[in-house]
Amino acid sequence: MSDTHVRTRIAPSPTGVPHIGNTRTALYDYLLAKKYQGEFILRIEDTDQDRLVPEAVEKIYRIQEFLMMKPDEDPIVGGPFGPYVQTERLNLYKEYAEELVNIGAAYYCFCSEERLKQLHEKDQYAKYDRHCRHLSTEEIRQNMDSGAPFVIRAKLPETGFTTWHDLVQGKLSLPNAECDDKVLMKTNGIPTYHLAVVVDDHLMKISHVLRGVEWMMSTPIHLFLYESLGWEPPILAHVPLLLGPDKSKLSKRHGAKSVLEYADDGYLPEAIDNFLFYLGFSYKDNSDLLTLDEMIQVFDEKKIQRQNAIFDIQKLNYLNSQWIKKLDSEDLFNRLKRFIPENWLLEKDKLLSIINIVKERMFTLKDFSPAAEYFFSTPNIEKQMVLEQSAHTEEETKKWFDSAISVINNSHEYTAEKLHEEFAATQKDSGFSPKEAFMSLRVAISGRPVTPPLFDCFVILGKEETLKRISSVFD
RNA sequence: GGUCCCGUCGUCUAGUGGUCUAGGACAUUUGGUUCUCAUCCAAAAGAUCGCGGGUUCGACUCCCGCCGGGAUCACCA
Repeated sequence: MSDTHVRTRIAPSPTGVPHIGNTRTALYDYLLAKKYQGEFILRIEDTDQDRLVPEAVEKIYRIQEFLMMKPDEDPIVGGPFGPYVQTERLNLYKEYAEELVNIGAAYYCFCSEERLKQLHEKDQYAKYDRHCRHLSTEEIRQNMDSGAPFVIRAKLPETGFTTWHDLVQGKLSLPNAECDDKVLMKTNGIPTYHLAVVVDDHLMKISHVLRGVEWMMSTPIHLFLYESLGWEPPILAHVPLLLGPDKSKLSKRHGAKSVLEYADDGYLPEAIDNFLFYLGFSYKDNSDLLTLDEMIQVFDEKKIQRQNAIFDIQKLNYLNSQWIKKLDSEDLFNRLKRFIPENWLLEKDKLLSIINIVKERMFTLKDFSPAAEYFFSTPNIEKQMVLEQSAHTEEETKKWFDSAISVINNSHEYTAEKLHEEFAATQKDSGFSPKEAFMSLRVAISGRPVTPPLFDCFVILGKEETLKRISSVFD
């Protein structure tokens, strides 16, 4: 394998936005190419013009960009084997389809949709009955002359087995009799997937085809085409599926999201890449934070799992929280921009300090805003809540607050460390336990019982604002 | 239904005949640190290795059967 130049591709069809399962396959394609200093290619398979979704192509690009897995060749950047959009390669497919007919590996079929439908009504699992497989040249000519619409079908062997070594699945052997004489070229002159992939993968010099297991059963068709055309087939690897929590195939039904939606939910591309990597692959204890480059180093296509993996959001959450902690505050600041109110951005220094103390409490980027709110707007503080925390009478609590105010006023150095020291001393003589003393103040400045360490909050709020909030409780 | 793939803690997995009374991670629970939460540290609980037969001195590891799950059977990809 080391002597063949590695080129992998993803070939999404723009009939929808690829969901996270498809994206994992893309990750493995990317890693495989990069591991061998090869190219990673993106080809748009838009041969199904009826189901085309206009927005899909744009989103496919955005997913790859977001995950930092930009293709080396694609419709936008181009490349030596373009075009990279199948509907722009129609003449190519036509040429090979005709060649296949000429060499007897494919045939014209004039069966009406009506007839095919009847076949299926009789038996939902019926294969094409090969009605047109043995049409005489005369019959074909007649049909052609009458202008009858036709398709081109593959003339698959009716007996024997197709065997190949699958990089993930191992040795695979499928009976040819199970295969249908699949349509290669549709009536509208557009090829089906089966013809288009084979032609494109060959012309684009794809060395490894890594794709979902849903393609496994139709691989004999593809291999038959390679052989008929006298082409060397690529190395095949069928990677397992991603399952929903109920162990059924991940689909829109269980809210299978696209990567773009996870991005909107505040997940980091690093975390998503990392998560996808561990779903079906194992490295150390499956919890190391790995960059894409590190993944390339440790990735081994032969160790891809064969069993389906269940999508577990808790693992994603863990990885995301770890990545958030790992990023420096400036970096986090930039990523947080789209998740916070615009006016917060005006106070960048303040925001950076808040990020510093809030980041270890976040699972997603979305968690920041609610946790930082009270630094930017005066919270609504109920006296009752403060008293609940202080566990003392209003009078006693007010007295404690007064001494807190004087500690702050008399403090020469308004830092968290210094404040902590001074407050600890004052608290000892106050008759309040540390918890009562600090919790009551916490509620007083934030309106909530859970915040980062009190004195860090004091410092970020600033002396003036802190005093204002504390004294306003008993006004 | 035919064909093919898969089957180790809830989840991701390690494990290729004896080192496995099955290891790690996430999640869960508990304890420690602490002004709360989180972090961090420590610990606990959690898997009759899908089931049943073989082969073998010995099987999670090999073979067979069964069961369960999945994929596929379009002029969709």
